[in-house]
Amino acid sequence: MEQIETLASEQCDCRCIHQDRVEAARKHALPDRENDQAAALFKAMGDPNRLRILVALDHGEMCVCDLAQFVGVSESAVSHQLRQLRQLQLVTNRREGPVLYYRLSDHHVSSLIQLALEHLRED
Amino acid sequence: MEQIETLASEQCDCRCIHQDRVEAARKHALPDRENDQAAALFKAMGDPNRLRILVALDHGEMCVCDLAQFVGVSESAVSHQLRQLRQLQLVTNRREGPVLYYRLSDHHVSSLIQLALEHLRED
DNA sequence: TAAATATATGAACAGATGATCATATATTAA
DNA sequence: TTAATATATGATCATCTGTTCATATATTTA
Repeated sequence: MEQIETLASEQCDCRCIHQDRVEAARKHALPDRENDQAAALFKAMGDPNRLRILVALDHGEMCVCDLAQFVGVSESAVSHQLRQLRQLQLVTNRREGPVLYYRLSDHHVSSLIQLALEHLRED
Repeated sequence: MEQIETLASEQCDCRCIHQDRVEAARKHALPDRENDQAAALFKAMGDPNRLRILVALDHGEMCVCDLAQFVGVSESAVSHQLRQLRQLQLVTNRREGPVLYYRLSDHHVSSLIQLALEHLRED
């Protein structure tokens, strides 16, 4: 019978103190895909200018040009950021003639921002 | 009388469509400091391995060695990450002899993770 | 004290990120 | 169709990030 070892067990050099805790953590861990998606979401909200954009959109639709002036960077920079936010489904847009109006995709973004502020204001 | 212009108005080249929306956004915007702190919080949660650490700690205390094995990186890497998380008050530790047991600082971290998952699982 | 263990820290480096500039596309108006 | 406007995209580049390796510090045990 060939011996099949998981990468995890190979990595263990037995210096670890609480093997039981490691296994418990493995049991409760998010699937890699979900973990990485969640990380990508937080990461998207983790840039000061992108967060400014999201907070602004939380109060109403704005177009690229508006956002560029508000944030204080080029329209190109805003457009690049909005693409990221679009790909992660944090914002959507609606076209009205040549203008694209952006808004938040769902209520979770506001809630995440609110929670973060509560954390900051706590202590 | 000398003319004093704010940086914001200087930046405006009057291509912007909705001056009113920009001003409304300015009115509702977070103070820079708070915005940047919130962004730093999200950013800290925005790395896959740091998020794995936080999710793991959400289920109980673990030491550096445990976390290193769980995440699959060196203990040094984990220690560097924990320092970041400590500085942002996301985790704290408790010493028991030579071992430092890390845990989440408060309930907001769990809530943030939960909300993020809801967002992902929604559509 | 000396050795062993657990963690922290600093240097170094590959890879990622966010901005700008130049350019392309899309829509409207002339 | 042409010009003007609004946005998107690609290239480029300085800066930031996350990891490892080597080393330092702290605690316990011998």
